[in-house]
Amino acid sequence: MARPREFDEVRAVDAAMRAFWTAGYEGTSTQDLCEVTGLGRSSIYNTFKSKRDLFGRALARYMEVKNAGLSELMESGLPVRQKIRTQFQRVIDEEFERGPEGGGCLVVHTAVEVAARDREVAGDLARDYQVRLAVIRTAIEAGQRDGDIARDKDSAALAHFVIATIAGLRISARVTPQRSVLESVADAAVSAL
Amino acid sequence: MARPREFDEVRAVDAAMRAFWTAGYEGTSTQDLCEVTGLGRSSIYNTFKSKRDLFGRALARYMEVKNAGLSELMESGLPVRQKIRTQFQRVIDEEFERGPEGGGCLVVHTAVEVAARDREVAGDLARDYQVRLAVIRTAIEAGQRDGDIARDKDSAALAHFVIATIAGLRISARVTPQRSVLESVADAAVSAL
DNA sequence: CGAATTTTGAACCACACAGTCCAAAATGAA
DNA sequence: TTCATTTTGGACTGTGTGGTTCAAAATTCG
Repeated sequence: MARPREFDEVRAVDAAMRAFWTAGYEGTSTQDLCEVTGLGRSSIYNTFKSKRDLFGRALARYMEVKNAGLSELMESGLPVRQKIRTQFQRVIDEEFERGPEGGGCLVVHTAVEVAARDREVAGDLARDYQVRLAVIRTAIEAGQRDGDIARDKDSAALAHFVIATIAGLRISARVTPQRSVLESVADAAVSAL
Repeated sequence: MARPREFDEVRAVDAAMRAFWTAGYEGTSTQDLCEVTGLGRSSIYNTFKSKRDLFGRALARYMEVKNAGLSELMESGLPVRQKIRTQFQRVIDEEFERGPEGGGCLVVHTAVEVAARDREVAGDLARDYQVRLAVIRTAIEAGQRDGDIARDKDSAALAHFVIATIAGLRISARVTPQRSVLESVADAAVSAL
């Protein structure tokens, strides 16, 4: 055998994820990646093929973590409307966690910055969208069976609407940093279910 | 006097606007700007202080044009719900005009790419948001007087909701390029008014 | 220990970037 | 025609980028 790694690959991806999260793909230099991971360039390029490759791993991890949280909520015992309102609230809280520099969503950032020029990333985003759609749609259909949501409504359309609202909240938060405004938007959206 | 300009400053800003529109601030190089405007570097740096300055001009022009269209629609004689549904439709159509590479919105792109690091731009976006808010809110209040929208609803909250929905449509369009999906989202949103 | 193997850090590379400079061309006024 | 003034194109600069190379250090196994 030979010399073992001095670092944990998962932790490195995690650190890279946070960097891309706050600065986007282009906004994060390889130097930045070295600093946040604490690794040297060689270690990074030995472990990951390229910046692009590391970004892919970081994006996948981001989606994994976020969707785990979403699924956990959507499969909870709460009434549907409350599930969805809670998800909206999580988004709002996350956007305001740190200052206007902080928040943001890697998926949204990637959708506007990278997706148009990179088919593979676009495919990843599309697949991730479908995952979120299915999870939310299932919860909505359960709600329809419970009588919380009208049965004649199209569950898929409502799920798309919920996803679009989340994105809308995130963009609005970048421009209008007032919690109360976003909460009123969330309330209005829930009333459309 | 001396040699006159060979180009029209407004046309140059317009060309720059289109470039930033499709590629964003960082994604548009000064070389790109030379090509789309047809000007040399000297002419650009003589007329505008910097890339950043030209971007500011381009962004302002974008807002001006877009808000003119919005105002015209909101001040038309249509019923409110139809005004808003039409605006949603315009956004959807615009996003699908060219391929997934094409569409996009300079304001959204700017909000996620540069607003977090540039206070002045963030201020411009915030001001623009207020303009759109006022225009939409006024239309909603007119609708309330006409009895098209319940009078006990908060017109400002609904206007914020409309703006967030537009942003949500735009982000969704980047990821899920199916017109029918976005149109169902638009319908769902209108039903919340 | 010593050989095989891997990681690591630092120097290095070519390139693209935003921005500057300057001489030549173009123009209008005198 | 000449002079003052401005525009224009192209060469240039310094910096930061993503990525490569390579020798030295570190480790495990025989």
